[in-house]
Amino acid sequence: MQAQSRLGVSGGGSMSASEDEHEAVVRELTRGRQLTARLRAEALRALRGQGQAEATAALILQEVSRAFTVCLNIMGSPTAGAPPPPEMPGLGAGAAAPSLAPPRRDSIPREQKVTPSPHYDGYQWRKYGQKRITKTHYPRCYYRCSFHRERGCRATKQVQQCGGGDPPQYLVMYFNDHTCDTAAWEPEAAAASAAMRLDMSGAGLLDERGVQEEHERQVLVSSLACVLGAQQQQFHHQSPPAPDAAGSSAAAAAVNVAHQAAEPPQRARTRDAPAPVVDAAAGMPRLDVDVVGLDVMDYDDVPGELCFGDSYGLPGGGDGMPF
DNA sequence: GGCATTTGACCACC
DNA sequence: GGTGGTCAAATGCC
Repeated sequence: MQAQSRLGVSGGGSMSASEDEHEAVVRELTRGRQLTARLRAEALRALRGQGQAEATAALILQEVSRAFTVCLNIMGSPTAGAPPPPEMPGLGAGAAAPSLAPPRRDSIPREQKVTPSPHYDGYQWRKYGQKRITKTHYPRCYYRCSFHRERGCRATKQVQQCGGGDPPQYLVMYFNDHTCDTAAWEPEAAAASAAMRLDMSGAGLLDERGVQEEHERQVLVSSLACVLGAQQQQFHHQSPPAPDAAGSSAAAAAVNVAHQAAEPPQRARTRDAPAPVVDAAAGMPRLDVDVVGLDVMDYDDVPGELCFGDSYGLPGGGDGMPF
């Protein structure tokens, strides 16, 4: 029961593939709307009293939420008009999972998502196995961080195609945290970092859920920062900003926070994990990457618009990253 | 030759 | 015993 609700699997295995995909899409849309609501709350709290930035964030996020609701209506979801469901405990960016077997005790993903570009997440992975999973159409691929040996990084991920659509959707599940994610990595630093995390957990400062909530909060802030950053860029193109413009400073601050929170470490380019695209003109990374479940796309061609649609196979997106 | 991927085997969990 | 996760030898690519 717990496994079914946690992984979003219907009982009995009698559901057809198309129904399963439909359910997965509805679930993703519902979660998108739910995350948007949370992002809106965070944004309004962070930008309280900051005039134009606050109004802009509220307007954009309201439109995003409305778009999710419209899509849910189109999909015929019974929950389209209902408020978002409460968050599943112990799960990050939730998504449908095609696996029908109950999960093992030690196989609880710290995060999972559905994306058409499962490899482009800013980290460098090395495949170490592939397995056919019973009652599923597609095999599951197992990846671990390329720095597993070199730095003892325990991060792993599993990728499984969960829909044969165009583009195909992949369920990506992440396990363990990266301990290699410092630009100038040193074993002592990693050990100290791990020790500090243990310390904080032991002292009750950051329990597991607290860490996750903080992580999700950073994701929300980074998404907001990307939106505001794009808005700010567009604003700059149209008219030079006033030096004391509250919106500009708020956006800049948010962008700074986001870059600290969301920017992946610099790594060597590989086939699986290309280096982050950098907009030379702006001197800032162009985030084609869906950062932990929220897709924020390249705004250059559609300034001021949100491009959440791509990861969900909706019109208006396209990251051009073939699998 | 070095590195990443593939794939069958092994092992642990349920 | 069935299933899923990992290991490690074999293979392929650059």
